[in-house]
Amino acid sequence: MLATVRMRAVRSTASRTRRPRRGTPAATRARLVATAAGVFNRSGYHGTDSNRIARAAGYAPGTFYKHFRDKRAILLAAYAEWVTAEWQAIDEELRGGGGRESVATRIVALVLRLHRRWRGLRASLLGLAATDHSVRRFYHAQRRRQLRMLHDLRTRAGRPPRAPEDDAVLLFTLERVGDAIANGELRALGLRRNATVDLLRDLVRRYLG
Amino acid sequence: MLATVRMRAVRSTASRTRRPRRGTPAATRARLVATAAGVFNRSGYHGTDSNRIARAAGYAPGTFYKHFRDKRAILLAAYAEWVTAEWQAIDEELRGGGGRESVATRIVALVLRLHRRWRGLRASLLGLAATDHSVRRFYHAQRRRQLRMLHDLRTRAGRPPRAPEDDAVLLFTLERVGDAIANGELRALGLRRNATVDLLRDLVRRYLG
Amino acid sequence: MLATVRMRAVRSTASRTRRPRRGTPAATRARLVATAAGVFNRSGYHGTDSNRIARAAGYAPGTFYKHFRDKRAILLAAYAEWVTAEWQAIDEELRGGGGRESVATRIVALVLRLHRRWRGLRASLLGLAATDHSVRRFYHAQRRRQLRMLHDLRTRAGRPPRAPEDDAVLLFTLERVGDAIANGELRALGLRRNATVDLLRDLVRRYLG
Amino acid sequence: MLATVRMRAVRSTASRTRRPRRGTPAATRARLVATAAGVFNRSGYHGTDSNRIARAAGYAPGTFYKHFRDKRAILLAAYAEWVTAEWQAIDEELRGGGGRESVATRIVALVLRLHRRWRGLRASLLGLAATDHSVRRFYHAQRRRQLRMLHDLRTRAGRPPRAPEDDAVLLFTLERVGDAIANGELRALGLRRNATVDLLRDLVRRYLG
DNA sequence: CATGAATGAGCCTTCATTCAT
DNA sequence: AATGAATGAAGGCTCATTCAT
Repeated sequence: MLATVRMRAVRSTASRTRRPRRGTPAATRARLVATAAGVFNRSGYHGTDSNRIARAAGYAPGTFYKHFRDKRAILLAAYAEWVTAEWQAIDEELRGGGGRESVATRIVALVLRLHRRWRGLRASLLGLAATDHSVRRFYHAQRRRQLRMLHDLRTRAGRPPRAPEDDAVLLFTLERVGDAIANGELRALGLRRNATVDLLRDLVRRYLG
Repeated sequence: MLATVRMRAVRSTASRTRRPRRGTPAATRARLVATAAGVFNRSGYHGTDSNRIARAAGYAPGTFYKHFRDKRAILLAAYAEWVTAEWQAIDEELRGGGGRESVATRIVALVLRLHRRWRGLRASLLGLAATDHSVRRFYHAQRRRQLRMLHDLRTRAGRPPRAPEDDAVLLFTLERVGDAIANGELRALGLRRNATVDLLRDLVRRYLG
Repeated sequence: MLATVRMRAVRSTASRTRRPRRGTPAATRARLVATAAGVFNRSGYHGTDSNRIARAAGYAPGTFYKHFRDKRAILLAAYAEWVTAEWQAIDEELRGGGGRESVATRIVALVLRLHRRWRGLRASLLGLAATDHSVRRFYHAQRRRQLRMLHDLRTRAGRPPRAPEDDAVLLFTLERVGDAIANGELRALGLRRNATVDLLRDLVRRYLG
Repeated sequence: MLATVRMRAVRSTASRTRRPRRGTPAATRARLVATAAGVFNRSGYHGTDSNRIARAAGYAPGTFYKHFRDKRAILLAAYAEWVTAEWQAIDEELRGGGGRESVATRIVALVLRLHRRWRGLRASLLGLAATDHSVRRFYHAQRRRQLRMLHDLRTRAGRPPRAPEDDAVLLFTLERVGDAIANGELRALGLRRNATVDLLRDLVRRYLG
């Protein structure tokens, strides 16, 4: 029976590539998340697998599971980072000052850029959220952060708060149209990108003003 | 005991509709599509498999592939039927007449009803569309029909046409907010459903008026 | 993205071996169980895997899971068959008649033969039973059958029933010594097989007489 | 949120004993063996892994392999310690003197106690022994020690030696029934524990007497 | 037209083990 | 002596799809 016993120890030295640079867990994790974000974004959640992500990040399959409970977990992590990045960018953009006019312009530009860049990742998350309760909860938590942020934005602009339903509808519209542009949906429908962007800009301007 | 072990092989009779042996191909196809629509809607595209759909419709796995090239094809068919039904309903609703006021009210109600009913199916299609070109093309074609329809609606209301970008943004907003309500996203964000629906209604009213 | 989509349909015809003879589910199942019994017996539960069992039985991995919920299930099935076979053999042996003397002789011979033949299978089941509740329950159920059988045996021999604890201790002794002989434990301890078998025979004779 | 996702990487401090950095090799080894005994006993050989054992003992995975060639080695070490403890206990118990009557009583009690306490560990070893030659050899060596000991016991009681096959059958019976009691097998079969223990006691008494 | 047994690539995950620090 | 990040072969299981009947 010894023969049946795993031969793991007996791998020929020749077939053993050099052991990759070890790093801090945080760095490894970060590399995995960044890689996963890209891969999910490109191929979708169901279009890759954890082994592929690990390899793409320069690690073996096992390493993946040292850092994430499962495939779902890394999607959430990647999305969380995306949202964080998005808000940071918007925050910085807005801190940069500028007239009311340009704030709206820049917000819309930013939202569009981020939606274009991460449309696959967003779609993956939404796809999972449709059937997975915990993903949905996670997603809602992210959106709450967005709502708060939008609310602060208006306050900072010196305007009185609006009904949260107003904020939400604006957010949904921005998001959906942002996706449509990122998707090529606009082009497919024969619509002009600029005209659509102008509409969004008006919406935001009206909201802030 | 052996019986217990075999349970896997025994299909639960309950989940199987009456076996409709040797109907017309069209009837078989229709039954499969209807079943698939329900199953995708409940469990998502990646949450079922073609065998399950076939069985749920009362057929064997092979029958499925006699009628559809692959799993994707039946999703498209199911979605097409959904959209068809949606437009038929809206059409009938509008033909029913009534003041301008109630048209907006009814359109919004209709959209919400359909989004709630088919949110899983929609999510499945969108999920696939994100990574699959041909699904995306299909989806865009459906939306073109919607745009045309919206345009007709305004014409019929005796108003001059608007920029198609306007129409599209309205459509996207309706859709996204409709999803949000269907999703429970609104509730999760602590927003009032009625207030949100009112906003939508205003949007449509303004559009038609 | 279509490129990323599974290429299952695109396997080259060349690499496709002819589809194996299909049979009735019962026959397939029986072949799997028989094969698994042998493989577990030889290599132990943790010494094989479901793919190997399937292949050894002449099937693909998927076929295994059409018939058994998981690897554990087929072990239970195999064991159940073993026990059934054991009792059938003993039953036939006893029906064969013969003096009291030879009944004891034949029972012991039978038990030894079966223990030798299936010692690996028994060990596998016991190993799992140690940590798996449901396996343990299954195992106990089998033993209840054995106890009933032993009890019947004595009744049929025209003797009044004994305390069930007596029956159980006899059973345990037969089993453990049977294993020891099958194991080569006796040889390893420098004990004489014949002398040990005689002791067992005495035990059974005393029990029946 | 990110914190939630990382939970995997965070070892539960609770399940880790104080970290004993840089003790003597012997102390480290002893701690590992003691921990492994407990863990194997609770979860079975295939129910844990070497990393878990190392962590539970307060060490890193690498430390494990500094002290043991592989996972099997520590099981053997743990079992050897168990057997050693068993015999020491029995030896002391018997040296305590007392009438013939109470010797049998105490031996049986002792065997039962030890079987109950270490049933998982025993099961693990037996499971491995079934397929692994070297484990089997190790196991046989342990049993030889037991036989010698039993033999001495009778001599010390002033009785002439018996055939070693007799000793062995007694040992096997004690062992198997001890396991059955420890297992809950008796309870599962609806047998009375006390009556069974009495039978064992009679066996030992008869043996010594 | 319909069946359903069978397929098998491939995904997710584990864990015994190594080695640079 | 001890660490712990990293490994990667392998195992359990699924499911889209086929084809002989």
